[in-house]
Amino acid sequence: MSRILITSALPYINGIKHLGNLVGSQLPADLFARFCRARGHEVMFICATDEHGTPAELAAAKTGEDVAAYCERMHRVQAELAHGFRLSFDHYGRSSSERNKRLTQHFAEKLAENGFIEEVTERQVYSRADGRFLPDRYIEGTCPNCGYDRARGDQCENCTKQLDPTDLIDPRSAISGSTELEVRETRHLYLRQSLLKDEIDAWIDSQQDWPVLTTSIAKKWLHDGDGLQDRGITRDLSWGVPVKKGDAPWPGMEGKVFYVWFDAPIEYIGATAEWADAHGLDEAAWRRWWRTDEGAADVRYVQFMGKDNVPFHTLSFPATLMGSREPWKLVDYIKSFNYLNYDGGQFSTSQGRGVFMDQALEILPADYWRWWLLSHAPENSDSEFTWENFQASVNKDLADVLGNFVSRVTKFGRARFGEAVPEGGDFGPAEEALLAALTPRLRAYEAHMEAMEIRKAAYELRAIWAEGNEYLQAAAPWAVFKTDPAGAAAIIRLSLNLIRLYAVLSQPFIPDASAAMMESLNCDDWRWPGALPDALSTLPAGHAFVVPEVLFRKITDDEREAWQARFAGLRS
RNA sequence: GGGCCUGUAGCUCAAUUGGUCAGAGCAGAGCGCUCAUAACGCUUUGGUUGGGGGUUCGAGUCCCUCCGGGCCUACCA
Repeated sequence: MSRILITSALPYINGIKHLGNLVGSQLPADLFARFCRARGHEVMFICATDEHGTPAELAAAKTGEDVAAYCERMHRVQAELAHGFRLSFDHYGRSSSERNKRLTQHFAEKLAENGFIEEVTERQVYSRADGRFLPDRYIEGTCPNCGYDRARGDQCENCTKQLDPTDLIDPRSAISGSTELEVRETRHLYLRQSLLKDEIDAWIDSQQDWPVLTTSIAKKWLHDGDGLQDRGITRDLSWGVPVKKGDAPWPGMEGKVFYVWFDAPIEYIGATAEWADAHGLDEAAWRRWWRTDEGAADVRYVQFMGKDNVPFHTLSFPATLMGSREPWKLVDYIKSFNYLNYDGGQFSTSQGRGVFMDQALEILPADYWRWWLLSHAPENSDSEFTWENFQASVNKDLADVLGNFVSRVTKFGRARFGEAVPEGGDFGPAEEALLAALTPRLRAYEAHMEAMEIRKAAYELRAIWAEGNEYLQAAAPWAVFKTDPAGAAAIIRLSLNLIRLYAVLSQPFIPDASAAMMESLNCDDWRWPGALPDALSTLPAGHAFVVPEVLFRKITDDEREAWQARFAGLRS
């Protein structure tokens, strides 16, 4: 047994996430966490809402709420949806927590003590009408290059030219449209990542078998151009972690907050501390996960995220931890994902294109989504959601292969022997063939799960389900029963045990269906299988069971067409 | 512009990382079964591995080039 720390990239507080966001971090992290727990490891699975920054302030302003109230409300919404998808976080924290404030200020103090903070005076655009400094992309104007009149201050979307906000002709605030803009001087803290470039580079080089996606992005940032650039870690906003040097004021930084990308990853630690607080535990309880001098030396730390998050997790956050010169636990493995597209295009929050987490749960149970998303996870390249594929996969895999197997076994058993595991009979060649086929598949499934090869694991699991149907066909208890009832009893006894095995193995992918299978078997033995003959004799003769409700009803063509139309765009 | 990823049967994806593997699932076709959610099982039809060139005894697997798809490029998070 080992100790495994798992974090999922933090979903931003601004609105409900779509299926692409879900499959890019939280869902695969949950799969891995569930698998590790099932194998008997001690797991700490952490996630949180990322609550600071300009978009949160603007979203709150739009609904007329105070930003703190808005975040609290949206945190609840997201936590509820996470629960709906059965995401098994040990703690779902908030980056606005007191814990995170203190940790963020602590890291800033340590970084400053060690010479990794520099104060820089820069010039930024200030909007008098909005009463705030504007990030580059919140300034719009006419592109000096192509004349496009809605170019953003960081880049023109029309001609893709990189811009500086002061390049724009007739610049205006993208928030209010106001043209009362002026350039003001403001002072900010920079994280001197460049000083840690070689250290980070060596650390990346020392990692084994990271996905190409992860290392190539990190290497690009480390070696491109002048190498790793220093990065501003403060902003002129009111909503965020106040800039302080530990507990002490930071002269010249009054009224400023840390940049969300500085405090968000620190919330991985903060949320673990929040977990301890929520359970009435002491400091040591969370520090043993994060401080290598206090017990975390033997922890394996795995992060899950979409590719857009990779630079921050391979560079900035490690720089923060390393620069503190304190023994904080660094990540051991980064599992990164490409994007999931929606039916020929991208998911779009603004256009309401694609399926969002709340809508998904309205129309189908979580297991349907979990299975499709995980078995089609965008591991090697961007992948695409289509309703045809979704309907076909889910109906075939879940309803026909798995659900129907449970159905045919329990119904036949009940009809011939009553609702108890039947006794008698001997095993023969069909059973030997089943075990011979199942054992290597089980080991392959375990290996793929350990390696976080998600699609491969899903296909192996499906093959394991299919073995049940092949076995039934070969053993044919309905035929055997006519001449040898005891022989048929043995087949059904084994098949009922097979259902239990499937419940255990499938639980990381489809937890609700697994629970339903176990409940119908009147069983609570979730032990992961060792030797199959043992695992398949867990339910003894005489053990009561019931025929469960249909595990997975099929998606009809009418439903598919209706959903296709409903989610094509313009969310109501 | 620069960098990275990707293009394998109608669809979704595999190929121990140059060596009998060009494969699986779905879809299609045929047969079988009747316990079951018109479900299941068996057999089977599909590919000059995007095009072209090269290295090699041998290339989806390496190199060059062309074509297509995607991502990143540091003040959105």
